[in-house]
Amino acid sequence: MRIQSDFFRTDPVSAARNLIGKRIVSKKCSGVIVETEAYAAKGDEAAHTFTRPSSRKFVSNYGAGSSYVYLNYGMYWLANVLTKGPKGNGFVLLRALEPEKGVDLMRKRRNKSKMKDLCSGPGKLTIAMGINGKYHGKSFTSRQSRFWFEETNIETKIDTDTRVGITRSIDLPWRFLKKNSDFVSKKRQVN
DNA sequence: GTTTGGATTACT
DNA sequence: GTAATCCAAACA
Repeated sequence: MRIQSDFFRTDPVSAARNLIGKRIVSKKCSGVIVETEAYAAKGDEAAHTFTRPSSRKFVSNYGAGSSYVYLNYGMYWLANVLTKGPKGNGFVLLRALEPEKGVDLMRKRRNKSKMKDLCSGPGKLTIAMGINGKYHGKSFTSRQSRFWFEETNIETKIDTDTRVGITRSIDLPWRFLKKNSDFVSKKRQVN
């Protein structure tokens, strides 16, 4: 069952938590989402919307379920999903996947062999899945999407943690991890 | 026109 | 520990 844009008509924290255990799929590859982070469009000093007018413009011009892809540290594409809801708008950063389909292609793209090295970080999973800046602004939830999300029957217990790699709003518990997953970016959990 | 600061990764 | 490498935003 494909996930529709209604799924992202909510605040980013709810969407980030709900996306754990779901599947991201392309024509050739798929993986179970085991790590996400939420970034709020208002009141979150770590979000792009806090410092970038272009990001605030993106939020007002695009709909729930749109991709927000940007180049970080001049090297790595990071993929987010835009969420918009009555409790607030924001982004869900995709941080790690457990590879399922297309593992050989992921290995080739990543130039790594171990399953754990393929999608265990936000910059890694975009390389493995083939997501780059050309996908910025495209929809994850329309019929012709190159990348989309699917429901699963996977049992998902979730750990909560503070977000990784930021310098502001560091105490918000907005990092979500599939409990006991070996495929997350960094082991670390407060809960 | 120049400077600054990153939602990271791989390698030593 | 730190080099790699680009860009939006801020400043001059």
